Amino acid sequence: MRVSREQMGENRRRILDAASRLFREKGFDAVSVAEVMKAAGLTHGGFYGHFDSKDDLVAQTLAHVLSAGTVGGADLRSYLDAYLSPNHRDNAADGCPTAGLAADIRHQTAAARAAMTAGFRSQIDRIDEALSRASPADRRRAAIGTWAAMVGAMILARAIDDPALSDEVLEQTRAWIDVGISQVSANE
Amino acid sequence: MRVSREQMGENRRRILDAASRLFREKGFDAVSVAEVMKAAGLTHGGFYGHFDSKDDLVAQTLAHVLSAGTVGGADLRSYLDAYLSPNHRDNAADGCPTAGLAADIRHQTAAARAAMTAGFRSQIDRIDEALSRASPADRRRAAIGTWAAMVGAMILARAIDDPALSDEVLEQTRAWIDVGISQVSANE
DNA sequence: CCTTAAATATGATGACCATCATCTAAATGT
DNA sequence: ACATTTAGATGATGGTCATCATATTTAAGG
Repeated sequence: MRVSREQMGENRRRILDAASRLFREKGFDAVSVAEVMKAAGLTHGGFYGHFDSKDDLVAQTLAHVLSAGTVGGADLRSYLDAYLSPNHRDNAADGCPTAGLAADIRHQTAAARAAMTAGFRSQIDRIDEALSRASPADRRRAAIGTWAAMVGAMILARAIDDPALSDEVLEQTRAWIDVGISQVSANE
Repeated sequence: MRVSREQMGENRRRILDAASRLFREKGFDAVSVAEVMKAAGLTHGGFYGHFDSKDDLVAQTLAHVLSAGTVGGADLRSYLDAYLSPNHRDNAADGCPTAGLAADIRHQTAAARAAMTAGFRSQIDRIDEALSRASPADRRRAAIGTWAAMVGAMILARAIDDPALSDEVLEQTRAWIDVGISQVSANE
């Protein structure tokens, strides 16, 4: 059945949102096109009216989800608390796409890798801005190191099969990042 | 055709080694049982004489590859240099199994998660020992934070589609870790 | 209204994969 | 030598998936 032009645009957004959640939760390969379309409330055959292929969906979903900024204001500390939290660890579908999908990107198309690279750049810039009290060279080093530790800790915490140890990874990494940031921001 | 008992043990080791390399290179799902057996020089049908299922292979491969220690002596600095290097980034098949597979573990069986948890514990202990000059509480925090940053940086460097930026992630993370370790080890 | 083109539904196709039943032949113990 | 055991080879099966051709429905334009 035909559908209005706005309806089609909304259907497209619903597909991207559903794909974004499913990919973060289960990974790119483990999610079928039919599953995405069902979650969007459509049937699988109509998919190819919106996207060229599943690879195209992957790339467009990444661009869509990575364009949404995550570091709110300049309050890096509270962002860190929310990021390295058990709640974030246990809700990958709603969580950071980098933590959920970065490792998978290596096996995806060039367009997907390009989208991830762009998302990485803006994330580093956002953390860099939040470190306003440090010198420029320190800021970039701290921004990259901090982001690497955040993503790594979340991936490890999700892989570990012991709640206490997993919690400890989150807490200790947060404390470790605090030490580094405090040192870099000492010259206020 | 039948094969001697030692030959069978070696075949089993060859399967595990081949699986270990292939899994690190392409991820668990993207590697078929037939592909592993072919890489081991066998045909795919014989696989089920050695393992119960592909899930069993995944768990046993993880236990096999994670039991091999990686931090040589107490020389943490040179381990860091080798780990956060372009060469390691570009050779995932021979590289750290945690960097290559940790993100995938979330979607695997309980046995696989348990193997990864055990590997994580011993890796933290090894880094902890290499930080001999710091106080016990500082050591554990530094070991976990350092390992999270190392794994996160490698995953990000492999996801990024720009060689210069990818190199920078490795270099800046190494410098950032250096700062943290120097501070913790200052009380010598 | 009435036509037409667009958007989605339906179902088919061909490929690939994990798993398993069965077969073959070599190695071990007598 | 011979019987028995067993590692590995071969081929089948059932399920799943991406992709696409065709049918159906209805919004837009006149």
